[in-house]
Amino acid sequence: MAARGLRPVATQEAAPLFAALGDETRLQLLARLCSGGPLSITGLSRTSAVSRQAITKHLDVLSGAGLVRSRRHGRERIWELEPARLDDAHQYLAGISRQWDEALGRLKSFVER
Amino acid sequence: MAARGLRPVATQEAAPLFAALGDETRLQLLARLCSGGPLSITGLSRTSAVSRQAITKHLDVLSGAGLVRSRRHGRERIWELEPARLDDAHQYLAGISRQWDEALGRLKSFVER
DNA sequence: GGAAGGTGCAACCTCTTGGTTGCGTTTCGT
DNA sequence: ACGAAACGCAACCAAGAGGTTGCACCTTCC
Repeated sequence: MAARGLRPVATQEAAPLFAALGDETRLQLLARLCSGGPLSITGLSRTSAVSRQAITKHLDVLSGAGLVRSRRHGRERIWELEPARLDDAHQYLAGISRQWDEALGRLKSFVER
Repeated sequence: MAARGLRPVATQEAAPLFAALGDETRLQLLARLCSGGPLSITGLSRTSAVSRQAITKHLDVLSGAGLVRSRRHGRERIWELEPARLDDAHQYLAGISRQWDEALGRLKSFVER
């Protein structure tokens, strides 16, 4: 439980979050987990161009950022999305956008005076 | 003008966008440009721990992702925020979140039947 | 029990990244 | 005109990221 509620996300924890999102293969993994539901490693690497071990590494990165979670099921490891962290990144960007709009508003009212 | 309106942002162009956001120094630069308004390179590097050239590289990365823009003003180069790209990243995350909620909704209604 | 499927682990390689230093060039101020 | 400020460019370096191959280990299924 790294972040919850309405507490603003700090840049210190937002950076590794965005870094985990900053790879096309990982974004495709997220998209696949998102639309297709939980999947095993082999299931995820079946549609990908890179090897199974590369997929494992990417999943570890996503897991380290708290974006996905895994559980064992027999000889398979099933991965699924962790939507709370997506919201964290979401809120961080929203915070910057809001701050920028406020800055523009202040500038505008300053010019008008 | 890489993205505008309500067109969904593709993973192919979202990845380098998030990659540019995935560094703490760059996030701090954005935050400073956001709250403090347009600033020169030296002005930005004054509060940072790393060298001016490192700041220049980071600004180039942000510029390459379309997140900031610069203009010459005498012997200075002034950098300012480009809020449209922030919205792109914002909308991409919103799209994933929405898709995930829909998937959960489908799963729920399937289980209940 | 034995073969096949699904993972985990480790070594290795290459290219990128973030950072530095050094130096040359343009512009401002006096 | 001349020193100082702001910047651009290039070389260089260490560390990390992304990828691969090879092999061992545990389940599952017949």
